[in-house]
Amino acid sequence: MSPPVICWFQQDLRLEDNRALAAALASGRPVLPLYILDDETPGAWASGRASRWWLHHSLDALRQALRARGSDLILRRGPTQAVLDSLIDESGAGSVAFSRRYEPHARALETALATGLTARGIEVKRYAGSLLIEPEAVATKDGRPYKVFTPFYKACLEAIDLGSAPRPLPKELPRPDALPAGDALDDWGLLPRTPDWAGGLRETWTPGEAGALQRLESFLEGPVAAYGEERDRPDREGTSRLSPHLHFGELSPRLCWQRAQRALETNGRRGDAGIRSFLRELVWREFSSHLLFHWPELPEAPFRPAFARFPWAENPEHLAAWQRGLTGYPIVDAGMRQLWHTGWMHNRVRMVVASFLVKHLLIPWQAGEAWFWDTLVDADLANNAASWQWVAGCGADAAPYFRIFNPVLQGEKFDPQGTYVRRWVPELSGLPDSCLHKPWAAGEEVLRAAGIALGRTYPKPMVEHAAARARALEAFATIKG
DNA sequence: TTTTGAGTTGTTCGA
DNA sequence: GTCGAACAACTCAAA
Repeated sequence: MSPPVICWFQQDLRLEDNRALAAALASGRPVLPLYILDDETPGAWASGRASRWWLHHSLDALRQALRARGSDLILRRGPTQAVLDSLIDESGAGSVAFSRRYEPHARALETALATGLTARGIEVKRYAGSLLIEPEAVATKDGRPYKVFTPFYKACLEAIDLGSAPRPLPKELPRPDALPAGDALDDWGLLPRTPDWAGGLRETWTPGEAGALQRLESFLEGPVAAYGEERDRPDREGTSRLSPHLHFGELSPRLCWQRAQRALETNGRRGDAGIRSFLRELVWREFSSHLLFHWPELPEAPFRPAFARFPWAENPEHLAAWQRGLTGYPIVDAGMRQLWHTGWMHNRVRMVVASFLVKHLLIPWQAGEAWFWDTLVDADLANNAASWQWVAGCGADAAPYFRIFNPVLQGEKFDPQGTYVRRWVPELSGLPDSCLHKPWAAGEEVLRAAGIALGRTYPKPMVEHAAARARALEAFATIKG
């Protein structure tokens, strides 16, 4: 029998539009689908707890999809290099195919693997699959990577080449008579046990390729038409909620782009603007990876060097209040609690809570980045780092330093009936709309009627907005010039 | 090399 | 209540 091909899955947990898998199949040899849980190779940002919950279910879904096609997913744990070496020894595999990644540690690992495997005569095939545009494929006229979104976006529109439509998968995937054994998924301990805090995640999400495709279809059939405005409303279901699916590669951005383009063609003019803003958001995802690829220190160090001397104020108590949703600002607290409960936060609210942490509290953006990394099901090194730096003002094409979100105005503007706050901060639900976003401004009578004792049933604001704003502007002034 | 126009998402103040 | 301007330069990308 001809030597098998290892199809090594990483952040491409799908069967559709997976070039690495397609190439493995096209070789005509038996395919060994493999996933490696590597908590040992140093230098990686180890997955957060919410990500591990998602990973468990996504792997389960992928395994079932493979079984439905007569194959299976081999699960192995350990340092990637060692795991691949031993599987090759056991199976006599002659080739490894995988989708490339763009994080610094993953790139270093890929390079080392390619060297080692090639040296022992194993063919290594690396494919694109997580981005629309490879980071090397667009550059300024000077040949440098982009630092500003709009020109990057225009260049992407020019450069995106979707290629030919992927071939449909065969009903049966070729496999050796006996697939090498692997671990039991349940033994990996990816799910929280004591306590099991994942109830809200289970209610909210369907990890896996089928769930991802369903989410894309229902989004394109409805909400996308009004996406331009509705995407800013945390009280509505106006966003795609595709971020975790895209992060884990349950859905290829190419398929997303194609389906959205198709909707653009078939809808006539209805919803055009909405679809275009959605496409633009997909390019923001590309931009983050572009930045991380060319500036590997993005997750740790400010993109704009002047920020290295910014006078941050470390304060564990303030950080804890922010993490728990006990800042005394309803829109901030609602967001932090939505995050804790569902592993996700609406994008508008992410900006508000991030601005609050960095500008009102002067806590380093890296602390917020770390919290999001642990709690978000869509935690993505590139998006997380680029976005935190953007809010903090030290990123590429960042928000100007004097743009300090007013949490009351943001709440009143984007959650005008208070639906979002009432859902996530139920102890405030009895307040009238007029003071829901600023309970401290309610009269004693109103507070009593709503069953609220400020400082006891809900905190007083931990900082006063105007004073915090002034302090932030002063801090930013110190690093000018 | 120099110049020029432009740059995701806001807030506050004063008329 | 509404509107326009100020906020502060700075850096990027392209000509």
